[in-house]
Amino acid sequence: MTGLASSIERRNGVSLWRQIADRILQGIASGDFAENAALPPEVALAERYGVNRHTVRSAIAALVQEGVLRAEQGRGTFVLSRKRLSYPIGARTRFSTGLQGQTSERHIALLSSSTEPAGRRIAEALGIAKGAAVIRLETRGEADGHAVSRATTWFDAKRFAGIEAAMAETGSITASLKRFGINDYLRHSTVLSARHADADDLAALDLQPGAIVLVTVAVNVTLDGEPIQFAESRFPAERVELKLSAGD
Amino acid sequence: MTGLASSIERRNGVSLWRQIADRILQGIASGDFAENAALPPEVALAERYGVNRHTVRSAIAALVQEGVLRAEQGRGTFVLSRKRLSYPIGARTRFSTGLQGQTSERHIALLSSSTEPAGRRIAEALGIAKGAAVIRLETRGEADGHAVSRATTWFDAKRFAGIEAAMAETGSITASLKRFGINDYLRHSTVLSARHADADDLAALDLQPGAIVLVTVAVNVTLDGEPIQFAESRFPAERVELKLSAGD
DNA sequence: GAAATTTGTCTATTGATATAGACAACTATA
DNA sequence: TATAGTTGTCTATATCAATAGACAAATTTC
Repeated sequence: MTGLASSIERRNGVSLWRQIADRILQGIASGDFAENAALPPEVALAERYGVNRHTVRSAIAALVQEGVLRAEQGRGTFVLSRKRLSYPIGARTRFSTGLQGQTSERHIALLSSSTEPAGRRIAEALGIAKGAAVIRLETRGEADGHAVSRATTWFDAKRFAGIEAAMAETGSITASLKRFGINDYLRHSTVLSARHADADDLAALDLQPGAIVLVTVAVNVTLDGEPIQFAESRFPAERVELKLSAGD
Repeated sequence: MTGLASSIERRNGVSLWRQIADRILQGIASGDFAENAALPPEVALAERYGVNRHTVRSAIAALVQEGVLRAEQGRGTFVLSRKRLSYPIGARTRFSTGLQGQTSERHIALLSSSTEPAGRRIAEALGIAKGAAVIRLETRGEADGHAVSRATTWFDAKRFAGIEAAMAETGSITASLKRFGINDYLRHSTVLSARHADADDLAALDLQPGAIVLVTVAVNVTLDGEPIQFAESRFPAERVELKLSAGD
C-alpha cells in the first residue's frame, strides 16, 4: 500500500490491463490518486506503466464498469468516492457491530441452506463425528446495499436444528444463536489466506473476474469453549481490509 | 479452502491456466490432493475443470517450474511436499519464534536500507513530525532457505540511529531493538489486505508473476505505548497462511 | 511381450491481448 | 473563436491463450 516503485510483468497469466486496474485500485487506496479528483490522463498513465494507451483504456473500462471510476469525454477520468471498508477481526467479531459507524445499514442475507454429512475438517472443528449431519448456510454480508462478504458456515444439525429459518428471519448470526440459548460467543481461531475469487464469489460479491478475495476460516465457541460454528468467509480485497486490534 | 464447487471464468484478464494452477494449489492446501501422491491424470483434470488438456498442461508446467509439482513421463504428476507455513499473528508476533517447530532455520535478511523524510502515514503512525528523518529497511524473511516474507519497515531515525547495522548483524528485529534498550514490544494494530505481487515482491519472494500476496500493515509499540516501528509485510499467499490465535 | 495408461511433442485454428497510428468528439481556456 | 487537452472510435498487425487432434515416449500392468 505504500507507493513503492514496481513495474508491470508480462506473460504471467494475468493480463496487463488487469494488473494496471489493480495498480490503480491500490493507488486510490494508498492516496496516490485522490478521491473525487481526476486521474492522470490516459497517455500519462500509459507512459507511467510502460504500456500502450489502449491497454490503459482497457483497465479504466473495467474499473468504470466496476463503479470505481467515471470517464467523461473531453474532461477526464474521475475517482468515485467508495472507501474501503475496514472490517475488524478479533475474539468478539460480529458482522453488524463491526461495521458500525462506517455504514448506515447492514445485514446478512441467506442465499441457501442444506444439510450434509460433515467432512473431516468440519467434524474436527465442531467436535462431532465425521459424517454426522451438519447444516450448511451460504450467506452474503451486505452494507448499504453493497455486498461486502460471502460466507459458508456449518452448524451441528442436531444442536441447531432450524437455524436456517432463524437466519432467514433475523439476518443475524448473533440473533439466531440466541434462539438456541447462546447469548455470547467468542472467535476461537482464525486462519487467513487469499486467492482469486471463484465463479460463485464473483457473482455473489458483484466482482469483476480475476478479483482477489481475502479468506478467513474461523471457529466460534461458547464461553465454555464448546465449538458451535465453523465458517469460511470471503471478502473482496479491493473493497475490504481486515483490521486486527490489540487486546481483542 | 473447503472444496466448494466452483468453476472457471473466461475472458477475465486472468488466463485459464493460471486460474487452474491456483485451484491446484488450493487443492493441495485443502487436502484434496495429497502430498507426495500422484495428481489425477491430465485428461481427468481437464474434464474436472472443463478445459482442454493443453490448458491443464500449461498450469502444471507453471507449478513444476515453481517447484510444487514434479511430472514424470509415463508415471504421472506428483505433489512435492512443501507445506504452507502457518504464520501466527497477534499482539506478540515475532518472526523467529512464530515459526518455531515448523522450520529448523529462520532469519531476516537485510536487503537494503535508507534514510528518508517521513510521509504523512508513517509520521502519524510513529508519532513524529511529517518530513522528519526515518530509517527504511527492506528485508526478506527466510525459513529453511525459502523466502517466506518481504517487508518494508520504518523507524524514527533520531531514536534508532544505526539500527540497520544491528539488523544486518543479528538478522532479527527483536535482537536489534534490544540494543536500543527495548526488551519487549507489542503489536498495536494490524491491517490486512491482499493484492497481486509487484515486480519487487516477485523477485524477492521467488514467485511466478501473477501470484497473490497477503499484506499486513502493522505498528509496534513499547509496553508504554510509544510507537517504535511501522511495517508493511508481504507474504506469498500460496505458501503462507496467517493464523490469529484467541487471546493473543 | 503386449496392452493400457500417462506424460511429451507437434501442427493447426480461433479468439483474446497488446501495440501502433490516425482521427473524431467533447471540454476548458486563452 | 481558436487552440490545447482529453476521451472515444476505428483500422491494422503481432503475439499470447485456448482448443483440437494425432502420435511419440515412457511406465506399469496383465
